[in-house]
Amino acid sequence: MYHIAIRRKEMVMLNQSITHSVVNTNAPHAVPSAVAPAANPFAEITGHAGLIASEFSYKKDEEIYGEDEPAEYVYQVISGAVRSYKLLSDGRRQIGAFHLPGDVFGLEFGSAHRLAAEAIIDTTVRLVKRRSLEQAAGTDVAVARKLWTMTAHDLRHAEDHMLLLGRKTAMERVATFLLEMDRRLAVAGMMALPMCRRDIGDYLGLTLETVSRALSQLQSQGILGFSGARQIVLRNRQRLRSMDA
Amino acid sequence: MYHIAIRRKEMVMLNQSITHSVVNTNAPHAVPSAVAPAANPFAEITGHAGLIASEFSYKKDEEIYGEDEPAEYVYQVISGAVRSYKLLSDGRRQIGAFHLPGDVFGLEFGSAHRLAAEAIIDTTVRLVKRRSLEQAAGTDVAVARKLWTMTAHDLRHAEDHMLLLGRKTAMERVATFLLEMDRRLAVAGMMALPMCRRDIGDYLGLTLETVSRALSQLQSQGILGFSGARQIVLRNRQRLRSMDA
DNA sequence: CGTCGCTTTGATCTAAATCAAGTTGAGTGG
DNA sequence: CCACTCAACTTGATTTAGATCAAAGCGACG
Repeated sequence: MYHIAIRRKEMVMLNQSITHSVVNTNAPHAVPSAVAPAANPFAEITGHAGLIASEFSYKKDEEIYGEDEPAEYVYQVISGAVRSYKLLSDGRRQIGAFHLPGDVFGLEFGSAHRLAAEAIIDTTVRLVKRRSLEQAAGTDVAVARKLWTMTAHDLRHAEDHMLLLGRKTAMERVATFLLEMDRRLAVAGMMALPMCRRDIGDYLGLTLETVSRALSQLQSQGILGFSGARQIVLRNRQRLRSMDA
Repeated sequence: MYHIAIRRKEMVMLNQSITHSVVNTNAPHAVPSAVAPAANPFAEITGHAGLIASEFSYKKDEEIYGEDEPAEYVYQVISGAVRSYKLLSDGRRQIGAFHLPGDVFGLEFGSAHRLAAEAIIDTTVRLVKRRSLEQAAGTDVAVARKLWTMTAHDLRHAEDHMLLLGRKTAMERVATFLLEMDRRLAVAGMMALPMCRRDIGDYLGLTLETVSRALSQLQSQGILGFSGARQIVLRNRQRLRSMDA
């Protein structure tokens, strides 16, 4: 399983090296470095330590790295969306987090990735070598602190998500999800979900049918509206919050 | 809710300051500092930074700190056991972790505790001021790295636990729990669980009845034996591992 | 404009929750 | 030292939230 995953990844990387060009930081893209440092962890780190960042693109559903694969890089989403997940041997999947533009993912303390990562849609990432980050952290306390910050942020999310997965009802989970996505990707009061119903279900510990039914019910209650299955506008955040347990 | 929690804690602390003595590190107690530094995070940190550590004791079911309470201290279990948990407004509880002798808990990146903590049984902890740790991390990269390590360790556990809560069956959850406790607290092939069935249920996202039924079934299959409800001996770890999904 | 993957909706099933007694055993007081 | 008590635990009966199975819609794309 482990070795197969590695081999598959190497082939993918090879293929990509041919079909995509690797370019320097600050290409004309989303999340420009003009953004305040506090909001852009990579800029903050590279600014401090002068690290080299590259860009890379993945097609929809393409694996970025596998579970237990050596963690060679740390990534930041420039555009697109990524899912991080674990699998059981029979294929059951738990998505631990969705990564949206600006988010850093793939940062590990140990030598291997604890979750696999895949592009949900066509996605471009910025990446830096883990080793160079570690090195910078060894001399620069600000970098070391930033690494801790990022891991602590992931831990906070995981702690909230354990409560959701262990104790919330289906409707409460969906309400929590909608409020999270609203906060993270709403533009002009509307959100364009990059992920399908199955991804949402695997994030919330539900089936895709249960997610669909909950969304339909919220629509019939006038709490949200659709323009196409993945374009959602929240019409009553307050009522949604009251359903979030 | 927030203010009530704080006030309650202050009263508890006050009460304890009177009834328990606060002493220096290296009192004649469990987890001696003779242990290798790598296995004793506190010794490692205090050794580097010369921090002051104190001891403190809590009675069974006593609150150590509340959710959202300012995180003034970081703790290490000397003896006893602690549960960290979140509550929903209607009382549903998700235990995120059990802390056993040697474990560090209560370390936060932000200013407040994300989970509450209670002693499961009479418990003694070692504690250091968070502020002094932060200060040490600001000048000593080794301390900064250690803080990151500890948070990363908690994150790894939370990631594994999300998979359990989102996707494992009741029997798989109980099998995972038994193997975790076997690894962490088995002595002479036997484990003495400090927590009740309800705690186990709230850790695994199950009811206490479901936990009890799973344990009974494992006993009837000869995979484990009881001497009293909380003394368990695993008779067939291999079969248990095969049930862990 | 046809196709195929995604989504919705309906019918049925089931794992685990809930409700409900008993049973056990650790700790207490006589 | 024994018996009493009460919380913890086990076990059984029933219910139910969500899963599973099944079949239409729909909508984006070639």
